[in-house]
Amino acid sequence: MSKAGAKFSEMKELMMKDVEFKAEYEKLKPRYDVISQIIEARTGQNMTQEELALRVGTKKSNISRLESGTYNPSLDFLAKVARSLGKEVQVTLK
Amino acid sequence: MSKAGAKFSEMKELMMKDVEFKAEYEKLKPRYDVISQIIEARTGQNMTQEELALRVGTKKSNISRLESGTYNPSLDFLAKVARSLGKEVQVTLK
DNA sequence: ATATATGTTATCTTATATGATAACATATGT
DNA sequence: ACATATGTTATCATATAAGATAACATATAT
Repeated sequence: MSKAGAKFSEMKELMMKDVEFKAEYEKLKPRYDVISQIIEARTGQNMTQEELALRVGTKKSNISRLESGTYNPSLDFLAKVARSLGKEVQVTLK
Repeated sequence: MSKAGAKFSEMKELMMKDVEFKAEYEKLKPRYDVISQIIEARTGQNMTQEELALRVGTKKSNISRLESGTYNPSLDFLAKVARSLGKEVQVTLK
């Protein structure tokens, strides 16, 4: 295989990885989107994770876990958190 | 207790139930909202539950269960279903 | 230096979401 | 009457969300 070929296949590999990355990003986008809104709403109200946890009826560690984006939250949980922030979740298919 | 009093307490009980009902409805509203959008999108494309299940990578019974509103779906699952319908989920706190 | 407030991370437990299969109901067409 | 397509429901197994507790990091204040 020529160097150019090698470079190309390497490039393709990188591109493939990029495609995978994009696909992964697209998959996680709704999660990150809602989480940033939650963090923004909470900090914008000068509310601590502990206070939010209290309102939601859970513990601050669980709010931290939610905000860290390390897992896949349920709709009910998102709705509870939103309401505890004085907001409503609105899910739209577009 | 007078009949009027009885009626009132009955009424209050009904009202309380109504309040509970409203609270329950508010809690479930995001779920029902997204489910109706899913059903609308699917039927609007003349797609069967089985075809949607195939695209999502699951079974028709699971799509039926989702559309029945009997459980609390995860954000990832909603996102997968939306994408299989050619849409994106958009979650907004408002 | 100590205490307090805030957030993070790890771990355990319990409840439940999700996948799969099968049986069933119902309608429609042959 | 039988077959096929579509959706529903029950049930089981497995993965994981979500609750709780504790230990830790970091900053800030006393």
